[in-house]
Parts: sequence; C-alpha cells; structure tokens
Amino acid sequence: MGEAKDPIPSPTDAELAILRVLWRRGPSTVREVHEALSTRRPTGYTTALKLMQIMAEKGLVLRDEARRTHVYHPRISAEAVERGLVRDLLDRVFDGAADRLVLRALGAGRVTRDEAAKIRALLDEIEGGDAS
Amino acid sequence: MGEAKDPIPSPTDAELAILRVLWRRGPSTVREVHEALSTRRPTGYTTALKLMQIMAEKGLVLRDEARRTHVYHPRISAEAVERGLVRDLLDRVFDGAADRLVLRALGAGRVTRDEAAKIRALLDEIEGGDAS
DNA sequence: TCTTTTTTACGAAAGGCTTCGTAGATTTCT
DNA sequence: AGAAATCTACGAAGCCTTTCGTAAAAAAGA
Repeated sequence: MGEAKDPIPSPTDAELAILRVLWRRGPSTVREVHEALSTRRPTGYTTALKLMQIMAEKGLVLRDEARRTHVYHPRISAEAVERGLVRDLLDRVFDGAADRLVLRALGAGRVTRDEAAKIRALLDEIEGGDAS
Repeated sequence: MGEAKDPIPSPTDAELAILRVLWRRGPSTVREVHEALSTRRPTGYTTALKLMQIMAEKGLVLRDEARRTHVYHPRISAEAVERGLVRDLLDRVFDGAADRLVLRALGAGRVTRDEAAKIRALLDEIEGGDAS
C-alpha cells in the first residue's frame, strides 16, 4: 500500500498572501516574495522564510533546493484555492445557497456593466449545458 | 465629545454559528442556543456560555439580565455580517473583483434554474438603477 | 428543610497562526 | 585572507480562539 497523501489544506491568511505573489510572479525566492509583500506591509525577512518553510511542509508549495537560494513554486492553483475558500464561506454562512452569496457579492463590490455582462454570459453557459 | 464606540468586529467561526441561531430563533437563552448547536456538533454548555459572554463584551449581542436566566439578542444583522465577510474574501483573494467571486460561487455550489433566474433579475435591477 | 438542578462567573489549558531573534553556513566583496 | 552580506534552520514568544473544569449563587423539587 502506498502512503496516504493527505489533501492539501487551505492556506491561512499569511500563506494566501504568499501564494498570490507566487501566482503573479511565478517561482520565486524568499527574498523576492518578501520584497513583494513588504511594499504593502513591512515585515521581517525571516517571517516570510518561516512561513514558506511551513508551506513546503504542508504541500502548499514546492521547494527547489538545487541552488543555495531555494526557489519556491506554488503547488496548488489559484482556482483550486479560490474554490475551496468560496465553498467554505458558502457552507459557513449561506447554507450552501450560491445565489445568496452572489447577491452579497454584487452588493459589496459595485458591479460594472462589463462585469454584469460577463456574469450573464456565464449563466447562459451554465443553463445551456445543464439538462436539469 | 462622546466616547468613541469602536465598530463591531466580525464574528469568529464559533461566534457566527451562535449568531445564526439567534437570527433564526430570535432572542434566546444560553440553554436554547446550546441545544440548537448540539444537534450538529456536541459541545459543552459552558462553551456556549463563555462565547456568548465574550460576544456581549464585543458588542455582537446584547444581554438582557432582567431575569436570572439571561436572554441574548443579536446586535448586528445577518446582512451586515454577510456583507463584511464577503468583502473580506473579496479583498483577500479576488482584488475586489466581484465578478471573479461570482464566477467561483457559481462553480462551487451548482446553481439551480431558480437561482439563475434570481441572479438575472438582480442584475437587471442593478443595471436599471445604475446610471454609470 | 435539605438536596438536586440550573445558571453565571472565572480561570486556564490546548492548539493554531504570526512574528521575530539568534545561530551557523555559505557566498560575495574589499 | 578577512570582513560583510546573504541565506537557511530553529526555537520560542505573543496573540487569538475554542474548549472545558470548578466554584458559587439562585431556584426548584422532594
């Protein structure tokens, strides 16, 4: 029997911030991530380092140790993480009712005409392919 | 100058669960809340009590001490809390782009024809009233 | 009355997240 | 070579959240 690889956990807040940098920049060093984060919120270098080490343990990132300065790669897609977080919120506060979440989302960030059009198109797509 | 009353903080997970009971049942005692929660997840009575005491301190609920058995009232609306949580998620993971959140929401919980219709109506409403 | 139950108050432990300081190794610069 | 900078590893503190145990007061029941 192979070892049971547990599912990758959802990132914490700080971890998510780091993943976002990796998704945007691509594989990066601790220094690069730290600098990207520091522009928004000053923080210690070793803080980023420690977090990224933890993330490697958790399987959120992959660490390339070929050179002395390690390079970190995201190991889960933005889409997967977004899906997980949205499902969480959906379950925790909206009883899984997607339309109630959408209602609030449309209320919270004001929606441009463009965005509305995109959403309509998406609805068409869903209903078109759905036989229920 | 009046004392500066700080804004009510967003509820934690356990606090949210309690608020949801209060929203559904209306003003309730610790016992009632505890029983409502215990059906889903067994937990100690004093756990609910402690949480509700903390929530009263934070201003999330109001405590009526007229009788020995205190009665707790929600002090923020479901709508306000939902708005806050959605905005959080929006900022933290979607750069404030509501349509990206909606996209994921529509993907996460599968959407019924009914829900789709509601969302369309909502979009109509927004675009109708919006002069941008 | 005396016992049992209900209720509040309080303290504190356990776990998770974030942050940082320090140490040691390696590389780079002068 | 010697000094300075860079990098990883590690431990631990501080904070927050959740959970529960214990104690004391009040009410209800026998």
